[in-house]
Amino acid sequence: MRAASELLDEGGPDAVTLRAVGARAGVSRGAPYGHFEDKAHLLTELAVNAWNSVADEVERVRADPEATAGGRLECGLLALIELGRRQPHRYALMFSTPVAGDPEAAAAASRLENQYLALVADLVGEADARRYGALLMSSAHGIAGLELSGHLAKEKWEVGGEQLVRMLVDAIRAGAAEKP
Amino acid sequence: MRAASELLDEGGPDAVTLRAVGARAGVSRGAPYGHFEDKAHLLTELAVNAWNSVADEVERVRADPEATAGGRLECGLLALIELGRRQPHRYALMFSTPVAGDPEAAAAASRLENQYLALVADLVGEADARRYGALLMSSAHGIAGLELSGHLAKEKWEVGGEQLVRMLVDAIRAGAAEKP
DNA sequence: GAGCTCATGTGACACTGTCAACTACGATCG
DNA sequence: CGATCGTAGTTGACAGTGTCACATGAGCTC
Repeated sequence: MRAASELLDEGGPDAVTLRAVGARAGVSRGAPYGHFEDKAHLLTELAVNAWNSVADEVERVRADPEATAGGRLECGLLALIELGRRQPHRYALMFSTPVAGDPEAAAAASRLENQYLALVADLVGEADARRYGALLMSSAHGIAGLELSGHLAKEKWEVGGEQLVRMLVDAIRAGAAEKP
Repeated sequence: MRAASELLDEGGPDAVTLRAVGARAGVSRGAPYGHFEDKAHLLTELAVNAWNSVADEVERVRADPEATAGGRLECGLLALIELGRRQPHRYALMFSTPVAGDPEAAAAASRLENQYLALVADLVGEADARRYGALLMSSAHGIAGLELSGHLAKEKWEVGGEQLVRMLVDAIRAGAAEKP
């Protein structure tokens, strides 16, 4: 498992061959089949792992009493983007396999989604939390994805991920405050 | 080329095997090597094709004199998301290979980006166009990506892609109008 | 020690991208 | 007209890949 994780970070999903996993773990190529039904299941487990690690990070952010609601939300979103920067392959894996049909993956993803939901509700109230939560998650995922594929060059757009997240949170706060 | 495109839509990038491409085109497996240096180059050409088709669509949207600036922007963003819905594999290909090192892909992507830039400038002015353009493209890409991987279930978030795009454009317009 | 269980090793199968060698055909020139 | 050339296509081979049926072996209980 640790072997597969290392290989993923080094060379991407294609580098996670069963032979390489076995070699890294000190066993031979067919050995992983005792622990994983399938290569897909192995990768899914890595994805679940990634989902949980982000959820842990956001949970930590959420417990910080010093920060404002807006600050916590920013940090939570940046946690996702940071994972995309530091472990791009691992990040890509989270969204590569459709979540449908993988109850484990669905549960892990749902855990993070609920963290974001709570974070957003602190800022805009329960009533609008779902709509704004969906918007923020989408945008954060988009920022991470565009950075990852190189389409967010700073010399072209004059902004980086951090500023985009700040713009987003500011806009959400302004939009929500205007209503009532 | 058409053969590869059909295979991509039917079964994803993994279904685009050189044998299948050849068979679909009525030739044998090695024939594509006369036209493409590499399988990666073949897929890149499909990606460039996709970028251009979205750019064409947005160009058409941009020329519509009936719609408001906000409406045109909405339609332009939805064009990208619609491609993600109708041809998910083709969409994924656009962002799968890093744009660096592929001048053709970079040029095609840049063409679409400039379309969006103009569309945004019509709404918020030249000065802020780049920042807001980056934000909108990121968000649209994120919406498409989350829909594609099944993480944007309507029963959970109570919104779909269309509403998210509308919320975004509204927020941008409000944010830009507040400043001066 | 006999017998059982379970993780692991091994050989085989079908498949992939890739390339070098070979063939077939149409255009171009003397 | 025939010879030449270049291009597109075919074919066989090679190194990898995921996958599985089967063999192996260590470690345990009676």
